[in-house]
Amino acid sequence: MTTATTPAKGPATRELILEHAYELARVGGLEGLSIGTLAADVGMSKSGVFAHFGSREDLQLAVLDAAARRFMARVLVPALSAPRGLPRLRAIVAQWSEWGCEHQSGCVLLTAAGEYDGREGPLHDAVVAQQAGWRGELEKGIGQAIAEGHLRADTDPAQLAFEIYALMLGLHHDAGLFGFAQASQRLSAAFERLWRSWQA
Amino acid sequence: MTTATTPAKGPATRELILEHAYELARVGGLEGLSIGTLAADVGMSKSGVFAHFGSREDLQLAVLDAAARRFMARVLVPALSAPRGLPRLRAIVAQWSEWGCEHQSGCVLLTAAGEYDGREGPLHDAVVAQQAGWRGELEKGIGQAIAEGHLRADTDPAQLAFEIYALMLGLHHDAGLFGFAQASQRLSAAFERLWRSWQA
DNA sequence: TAAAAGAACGAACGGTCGTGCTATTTTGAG
DNA sequence: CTCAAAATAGCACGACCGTTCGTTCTTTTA
Repeated sequence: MTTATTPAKGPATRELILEHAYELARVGGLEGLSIGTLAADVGMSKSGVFAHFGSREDLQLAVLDAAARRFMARVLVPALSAPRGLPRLRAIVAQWSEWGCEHQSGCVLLTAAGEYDGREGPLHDAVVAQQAGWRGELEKGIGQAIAEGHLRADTDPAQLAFEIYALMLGLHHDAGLFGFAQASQRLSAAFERLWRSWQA
Repeated sequence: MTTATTPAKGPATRELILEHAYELARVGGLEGLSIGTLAADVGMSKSGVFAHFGSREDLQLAVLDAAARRFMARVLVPALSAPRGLPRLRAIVAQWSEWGCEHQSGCVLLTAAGEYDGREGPLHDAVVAQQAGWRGELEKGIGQAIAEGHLRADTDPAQLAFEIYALMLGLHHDAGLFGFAQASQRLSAAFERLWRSWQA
């Protein structure tokens, strides 16, 4: 081969590191993520891990990005196969709830929102951008449900998105403290009431 | 006086330290609270601060307890002057929302819930106990509102408490990321809808 | 096959962490 | 004013932090 350009091993181990880092960050948050612990978890030297990211902050940003990509792939993409409008909106919520179940209240994105909402810097900006993006997707889905006539015409997408998001926060909060089963049950009851009160 | 026992200075400075620690924990969380930084903030030596609490963990527990006491004094106590039933419930929510405003999304109790919901140990237990206690107060208020005939008789106190709590989580979340003004507006809109759908 | 590039390692740096010890200062009671 | 006790300071420790650097080993390229 003249210019085969074999896949290169670097990016592969970088991805492996990110996978471990993601799991560690789920428990201890991005702020609790340390390079030494991560290296031990992957089975590499500290410097070997460090070399893949120029700094700890870049590592955290990479983990945040990985988490966001996972979330979108796990929640939004599957829901897109549901017919647009309320069915898709309910699918989003269902997938989102399952995501919460799988993660047993240890969601990197949510934890990060709490960790960086008061400070400033690249991580804060990244978190805000991620959250705003997801909120936008939510509002888009709501808008479609309004257009399809599934929700009342005077529905405020931003308002409903806020309430949906709040319920999911409630799920994560209660699941972490009092157990997932109870929280999940209350979540679905709340959603049924929510849909009914906005339905056309 | 035979046994005057002058107030002693120790507890006073301990309280002073706790006050500073509380402010620091609001920004960086209980996990981000370090004795060195705290000592510098108070204007004491590390060991001087350390002596008031046997360990860092005890310091964190003390801060958590102080936060809980502040919360109760700021939110629950003022609301108790409102007539029992729905008015008192609404007063609780109003005070709680003001508490959120004053703290600009930096609430020690909420941050702690996120920090320790996955782990175990004394701090986890303390957080769970605190959260369960407050949830209980909330349910008690709801129960009274039902008894007074202000809320529908088939209202599930735990369910409504969950939804109220979720909305407050939404407030803190959005206030921290997108600004308090917007979040507060959405919160009150959500509450109006919530009361209406449970009202007798 | 020789040279260049990539990837991981190991050791070390300056700092900060929590936590013990021992002085020293401050305080309040007799 | 005295003196014991309480309160604080000072210092040192081991551990871990993120980061840098030089080296080694493997892989690709010329």
